[in-house]
Amino acid sequence: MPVFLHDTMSREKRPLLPKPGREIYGMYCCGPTVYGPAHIGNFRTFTVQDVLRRTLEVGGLKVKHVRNITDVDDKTIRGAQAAGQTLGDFTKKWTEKFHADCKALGLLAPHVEPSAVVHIPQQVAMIKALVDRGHAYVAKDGSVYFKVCSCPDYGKLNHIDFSKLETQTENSAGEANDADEYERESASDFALWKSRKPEDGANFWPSPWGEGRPGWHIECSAMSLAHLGATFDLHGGGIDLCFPHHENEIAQSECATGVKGFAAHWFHSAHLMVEGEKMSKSKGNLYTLDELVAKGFSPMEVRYTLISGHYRSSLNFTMKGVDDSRSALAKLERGADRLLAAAGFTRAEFAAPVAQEVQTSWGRFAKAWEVLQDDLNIPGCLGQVFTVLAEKDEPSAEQARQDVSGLAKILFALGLELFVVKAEVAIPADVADLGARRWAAKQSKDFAAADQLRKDLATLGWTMLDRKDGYDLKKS
RNA sequence: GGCGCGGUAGCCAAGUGGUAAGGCCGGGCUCUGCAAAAGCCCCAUGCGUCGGUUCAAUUCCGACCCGCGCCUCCA
Repeated sequence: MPVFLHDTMSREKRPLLPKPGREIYGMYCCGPTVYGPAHIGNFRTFTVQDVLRRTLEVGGLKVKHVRNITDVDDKTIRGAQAAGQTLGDFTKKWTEKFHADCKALGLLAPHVEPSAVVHIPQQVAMIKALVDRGHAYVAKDGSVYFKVCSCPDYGKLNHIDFSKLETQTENSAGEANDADEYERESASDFALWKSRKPEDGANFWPSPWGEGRPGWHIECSAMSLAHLGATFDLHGGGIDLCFPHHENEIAQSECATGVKGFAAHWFHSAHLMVEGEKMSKSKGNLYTLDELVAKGFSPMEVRYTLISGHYRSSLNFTMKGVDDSRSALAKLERGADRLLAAAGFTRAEFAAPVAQEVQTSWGRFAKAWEVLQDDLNIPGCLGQVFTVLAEKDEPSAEQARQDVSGLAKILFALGLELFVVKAEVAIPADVADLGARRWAAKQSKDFAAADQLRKDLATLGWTMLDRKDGYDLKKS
C-alpha cells in the first residue's frame, strides 16, 4: 500500500507514487535561508519532511530528496555586510551550523542540496526563456519581472482568481509593500532579476540585462529543474510559502519550460507556535536548538516534540511539551527493552538491522505502520505503538522477534533513535564517598545512618537510587 | 474582503454514523527497611454553541461563537 498524503492543490488525500515509467520518487523541499541559526519552527517543517522521506523509503520507494540552501537574497547579503564577511564566508558559516543542527535532530541529509548561488547561470537561463516567451519583461533599470497576467492559470495552487487579487498596502510584518520601488507593470508582478544596487556591495552577477542578482522565487524553480526535471513528484515547504512563493514557482517553471504539471503533489506543513503565541523575534520566543539544549533538553526530545502533532495542524511548542516528550521517549525505551528481552536481542541488534528472516515483518506494529501511511499521522502511529507496548500478554519469542522488526522500522521512519548514550555526569569525590558509605550502612542494616547519608546527598543535590545489587547516583 | 486551518479530559493529542487511541500530569495498588525506579489499575455519559438529517452524531448538513494562518518578509 502506498503512502497517502493530503495535496494542497487538489485538496485531496492522494497516493504517493512515482510518475508512470519512473523508478525514483523526486521530492523538492524549500530549504533554509542561511543568514543565522534556524529556529525550531523551521525545523518542524524539515523534520516532518524527513519523516515523509523516511516513511516512503521504509515503504520501499526509491526517493530523491532535494533541499536547497538559499545563500543569496536580501537577508544573506545584509547579514554578510553587517558581519564584515564575504557572502560566501558568511553563508558557509550558517550552512555548517544548519547541518550540525540537522544531524543532531536526526534529519537524513537530502540526496542533493543545491546552492542558489551556484545555480545563478541556470536561473539566468530560465529568466531568459521567460523573457523570450513573453512571460517576463525588462524594466528600465535592468530588473526583470514576471508578467502574472501572461499566465492564465496563475493562482491555481491557492485557488485565487488573480484578476481579483487585491494587493495589501502592508504585509503581515506591518511593513509597507513597496509596490512602486521597482518599475513593475502590475503590483502582482514579481521580480525575477534585481538590477544591481549600491547596497548590494560586491554581490552582483552578470546577465543579459546587466549586473544584478536573482529574485528569490526563481531560485527554487531553477534548482528543481536542474535536479528533478521540468516535472517531479512532490514539492514541500512551510504553509507560509504556499503563497506567493510556490504559486510563483509554478508560474515560472511552467511558463519557462512550457510543460504543465510542475509538481504532482504539494505538501505543506502548518506552523509552530511557542507558548501559545506566534513565533517572532520581537516576542523573544524564537528558539534555536542550541537554546533548548542549553535548557537541558536533548535534540531527540526536541524531535519527538516537533513530530508529536499532525503536520497539518499548528503545533504549540512549550517547555512542558518537551518535558512530556522526555517521559514518553523514556517509556518507549522501556517498552522496547522489554520486547528486546522477550525476543532475546540486545539493544545493539535493535539499532542494526535485525535477523534477515524477520526484516519484512511488522509483527503487532502493522497497524501503527498503516496509520503512519495514512496522511503521515504520526500522533496516531505513536498511539498505536504505545498501545502495543502496553499489551498485557507476554509475546512469544517468535512474536517478539517480529515485533522488534516492526518497531525498528516504525522508529526509523519517525527518525526516533532510542538508547542514545547520554553524557555521563561526573560524580564528585565527596558525593561518591557519601554514596559508598550509605550503601555500606544499608548493607549492615544501619538504617538510621543510611537515612542520614541520603539526606546529606540531597543537600549536595544528588539522589541515590537503590537497586538489588547496587546503586546509582543521580543529580536531582 | 479573498483563500485556508482549527476548537476533543488539568495539559498535549489521534479518531469514528453506533456510543471516545495514546502521551504527560494526578490518584490507587504491588514491590521496597526508607526513598525511588518499575509494573499494574483508575482518570471525558463527553468531543465550541444552537438547530437539522438519522433508529443512532462528537463524527453528516446549516447557522453562529471563538482562536489561528496566508494575501507578495517568512519553514
